[in-house]
Amino acid sequence: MARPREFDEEKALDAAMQLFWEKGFEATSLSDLTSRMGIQRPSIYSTFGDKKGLFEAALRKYTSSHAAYIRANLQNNSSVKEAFRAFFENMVAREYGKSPNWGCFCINSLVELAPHDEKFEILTREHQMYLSVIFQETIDRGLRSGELDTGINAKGLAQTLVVSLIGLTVIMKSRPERSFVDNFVKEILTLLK
Amino acid sequence: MARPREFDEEKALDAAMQLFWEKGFEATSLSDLTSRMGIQRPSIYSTFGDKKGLFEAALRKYTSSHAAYIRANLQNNSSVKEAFRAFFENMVAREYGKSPNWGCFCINSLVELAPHDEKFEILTREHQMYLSVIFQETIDRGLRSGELDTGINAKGLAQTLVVSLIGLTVIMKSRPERSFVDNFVKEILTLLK
DNA sequence: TAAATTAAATACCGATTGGTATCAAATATT
DNA sequence: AATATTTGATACCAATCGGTATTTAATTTA
Repeated sequence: MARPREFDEEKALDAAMQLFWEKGFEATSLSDLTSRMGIQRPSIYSTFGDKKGLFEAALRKYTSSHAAYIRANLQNNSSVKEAFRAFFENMVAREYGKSPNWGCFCINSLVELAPHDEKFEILTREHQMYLSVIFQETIDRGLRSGELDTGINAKGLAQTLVVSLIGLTVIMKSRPERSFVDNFVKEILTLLK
Repeated sequence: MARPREFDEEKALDAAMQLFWEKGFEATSLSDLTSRMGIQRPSIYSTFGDKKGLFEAALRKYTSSHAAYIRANLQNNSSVKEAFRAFFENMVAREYGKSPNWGCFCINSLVELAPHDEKFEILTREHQMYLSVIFQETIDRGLRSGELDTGINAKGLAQTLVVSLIGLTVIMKSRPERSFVDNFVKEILTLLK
């Protein structure tokens, strides 16, 4: 060891994450990054490799905290139906009307990079799979407690809710009329009945 | 009038559309465009204004043909339930497993540009609204014929199906396991019952 | 205190970016 | 045939791109 770091690596990564989240990979330049991260260009390269390495680190940080947030959110409620209702309605309450609405960093990255870069195809796919596992855990809890009908296919329903969440997240980026999201959430929740 | 065009404007625009569809706005360079369109750089600028003008023309061409395709597809079947079932299943049959899967040009543009450019926020939002009108027409047909239950909220269900289509289109770009899309389509179609 | 090691800052690299000025070729009008 | 007009092709522009070489500053170890 010799001279110690003067910048906080986690704080710098957070700043990069925010910027990539807002602008995507291609539209974000190294100059954007250095000014927002508050560090010099060579510090980025020595710490994160290259631009894509920094992007990957930022996306991994996002997905892990995103998954933890969702899991905690769903465990917050003893009723499973109520937990999903609150989850979707809180998400709409939090995101609807935002201008600009940056959406979900992982979905943005999926759309921009998955067809061109297998690493990000896999990374983003696995996040969706992980979310479906979190959803399935919650549905299984409802099956065990007897709250949900035993005829329900837990895995299938969990996957359905993940795809629904993606649709909801994406359409909100276009700031649609309110009925669009309200109707959707209402219809989707009937699948739990 | 003087010297006539040597290139076919529609063919050139088709080539640009394909390229923007695959790579998005930022990642597509003028050099990419000239080589794929088969015309010189000044021809692009004199015909379409600038890069963003060309992108907009390409996107408008896509959305109008996309909407026409979907409308024709749904009118193809006398049974409304069967029409939606065939529509979603054909889409999966057509798109699942494609590698790379470029998804939907309009959704890609929504995700990349809507938060940064109001013109594209509006353009992409209005396409989703237009799709919901096409879906609603079809649902109304089912209500009139008595095939669908009168308790159905046609507009709400149509909007739900549009958001579902978005979710399905996006997740297929990450090439998920087959059950993901099959379960989703199956669950969504129960909303018509 | 001297040597070794690592970080930070400046300055720079060739390549590519979106966009144009210029000019010759081709057609319509007179 | 002469003129006006628009096309297409070449060459070019400043600005920015992602990425590095080099030097100076700071710290640990010996």
